[in-house]
Amino acid sequence: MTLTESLSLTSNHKQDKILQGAMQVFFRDGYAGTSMDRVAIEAGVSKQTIYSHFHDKESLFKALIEQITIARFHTLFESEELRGEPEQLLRQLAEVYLLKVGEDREYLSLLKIIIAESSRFPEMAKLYYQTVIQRGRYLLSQYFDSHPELGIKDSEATAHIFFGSLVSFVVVQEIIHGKEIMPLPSQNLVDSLIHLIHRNK
Amino acid sequence: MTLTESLSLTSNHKQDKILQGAMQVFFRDGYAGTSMDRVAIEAGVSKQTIYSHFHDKESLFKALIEQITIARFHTLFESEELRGEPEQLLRQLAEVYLLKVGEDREYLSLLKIIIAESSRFPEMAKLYYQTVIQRGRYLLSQYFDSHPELGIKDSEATAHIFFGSLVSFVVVQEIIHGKEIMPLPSQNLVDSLIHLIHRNK
DNA sequence: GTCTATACCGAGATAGAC
DNA sequence: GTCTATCTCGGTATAGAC
Repeated sequence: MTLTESLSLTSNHKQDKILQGAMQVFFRDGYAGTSMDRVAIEAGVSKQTIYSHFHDKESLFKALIEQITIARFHTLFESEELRGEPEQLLRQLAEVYLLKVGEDREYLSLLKIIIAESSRFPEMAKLYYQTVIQRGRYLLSQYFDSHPELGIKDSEATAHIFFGSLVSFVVVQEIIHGKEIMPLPSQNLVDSLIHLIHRNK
Repeated sequence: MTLTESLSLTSNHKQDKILQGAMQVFFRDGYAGTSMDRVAIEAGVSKQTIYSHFHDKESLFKALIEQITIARFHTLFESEELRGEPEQLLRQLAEVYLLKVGEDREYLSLLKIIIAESSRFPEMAKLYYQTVIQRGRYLLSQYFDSHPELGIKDSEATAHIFFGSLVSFVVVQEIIHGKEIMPLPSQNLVDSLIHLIHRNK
């Protein structure tokens, strides 16, 4: 669920417009590079309207990041455990991630700003870690544990390798502009990843 | 080689002081969050001295990132190909990376700011990609190709998995503050990585 | 709550003495 | 080349009318 979808479920119209505008500007220009004037223009409200909803720039930023993180990933908390045959499930998991996330500018921008502002806003980084990374890794490690035929010794570490490879691929290709220099086909990564984990088939 | 070490080999004293100060401030506060006044204070020179060496803030930033990237990683260009028995060499490669990089604030800050400023300075991201990522991946893929007994189908993709797992681990632990919430022992990652790649021993 | 107008400060960049 | 002093603009945040 994107922020827009999440907001349209609520009723506070002006506050939603502010958060929408704030997302555009913060994600484009970073925290320090964002001015409240631009947020006001982007959101289509006056600057004072922002300050009547949020105490200051910092509060606005924190509220925005929290809302996006939770809106997009609270489903992870409620998701069932993973099921299905390993080769097929792992392949689908990797492909969906690379396709969906690699083209999702909102997700990529969130990831980028979490890293960029991890010193100024360590709580935001920790929230992201607990809501997305830790939970995702745990779900996959549970799956590995329930499939001993894969011969995986350390399911948590292997789950990190799985997601870490995917995330770093997307970061390199889409954020560090690797794609524009020498695109590495994502299918090759998926095949090699499945091959490594599912070797003894 | 750190920036300090690299600078001490040259002779231009004031310019070195400026770059040293700029590194401290840019790495701490990001590009937009950095003021030229603070750089001047940190470097121990006046602001006008900075402007006599660098045309503007952007030029200073680009010069700094280029210098660090090239100073630290030009050795990669000249390095021999990797040699040694797979299990031992891969383990050593992973352990050295995790130990050296994980505790190297200058490297971590560089990685962070490359990602953070990848939209504003795509050329810097591309330089990093070509100087560090592409070259590192190529060296390891060469090694894989020279060891067919490992049974690796796609050496480039597997090299990405190897380094991608290590980099994402360091990013999550050290930058996203994962270490402070639930430290995942790096030895577990190394063992699982070697285990996956070197299964058919 | 929402707007226009404004206070006040710190930003990047420059002038001019030495 | 290097410094101190300064210009000008855009930043966050607030005052006060409606």
